[in-house]
Amino acid sequence: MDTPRTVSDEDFLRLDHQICFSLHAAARAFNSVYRTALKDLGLTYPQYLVMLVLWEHGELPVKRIGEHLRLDSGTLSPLLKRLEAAGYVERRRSAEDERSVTARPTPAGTALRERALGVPRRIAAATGLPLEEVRALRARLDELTTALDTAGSAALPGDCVPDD
Amino acid sequence: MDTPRTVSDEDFLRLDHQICFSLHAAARAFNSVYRTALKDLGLTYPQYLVMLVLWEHGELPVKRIGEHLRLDSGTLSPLLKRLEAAGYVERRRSAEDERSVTARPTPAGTALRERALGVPRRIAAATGLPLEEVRALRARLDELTTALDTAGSAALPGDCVPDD
DNA sequence: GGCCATTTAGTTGTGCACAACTGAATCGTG
DNA sequence: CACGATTCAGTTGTGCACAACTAAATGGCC
Repeated sequence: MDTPRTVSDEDFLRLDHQICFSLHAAARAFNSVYRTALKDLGLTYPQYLVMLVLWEHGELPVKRIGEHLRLDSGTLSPLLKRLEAAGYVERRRSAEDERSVTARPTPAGTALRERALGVPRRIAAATGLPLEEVRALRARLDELTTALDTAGSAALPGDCVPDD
Repeated sequence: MDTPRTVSDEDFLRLDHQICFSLHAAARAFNSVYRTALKDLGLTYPQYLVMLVLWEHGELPVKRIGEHLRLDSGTLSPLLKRLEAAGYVERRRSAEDERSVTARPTPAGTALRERALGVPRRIAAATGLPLEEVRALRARLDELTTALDTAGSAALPGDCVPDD
């Protein structure tokens, strides 16, 4: 097969350690900063993401929330129950389609939005990066996610190097 | 009302949704690709990271592994037990310091390394990015992690806005 | 030596992520 | 209409991440 350049598997194993780990570590570091920023609101970071979606769309079926966040019911069902127990979200079976359950913010959930307005600014400050760079990084990460998703759904050709 | 220069909290709330979420999604997408790539080896992604560290260093106390991966004993203790149960790792109390427990690959664990050599190449192919870009992205992520870590330990100034 | 703070693994409890499954509702096709 | 396939939420089980804690060993200090 074509070895584009002679990068040994040994080198790859070391490099790999750095790439994947960097992403892993960055995600956890972000999570940690959000944890402290959201503690006052009584939200975890994934719960905050769900609230962002609901604040924007008002009322959504679980399925739609999952599409926005790329999460399935196995993750969302218990999460939404906790948000309901906290009084921030209402759930009910849809009348038109009894299979579907819709979630929407309660008045308390809507009020929470006001207190959440300051959070993004604090996070942005914590990154120490100008907005432009953050935006560029986001674009790069989205490309990466798309590539990984398609590669994953394409059953991982394995030794097919991406020039085809 | 608001000019492009003064970014409103509303805008931030939307932008934030994209930035933090992009990182979150990218990390999960990576995790998913690793999951399939590592299934044959019987390793999860975090277990693979631990094995990478042990392959490189031979024998390490739990504490040192945690420093390499930024993980604490609450995460590593059960993970190492599972690696031990799988036969890839040996653990034993240090003779010099009875508090410390060291872990090292068993012969089976060392042999596993050969089968793991192909993994990074498959992951790199799945990203669809040239090595240079991956390297640049890694550097950017490491900067970000460092910034987030220091901001976190500095108790989050909160209202210290970068500028605008 | 005796005492106390620190270090180190480990445990417990909570929450997220995901695979695999269940069960009910719905849809499509004959 | 009937019936099989599909869709949807939920449950179960496994594993990771992390906070808060325990328990044992160590080291410093008087």
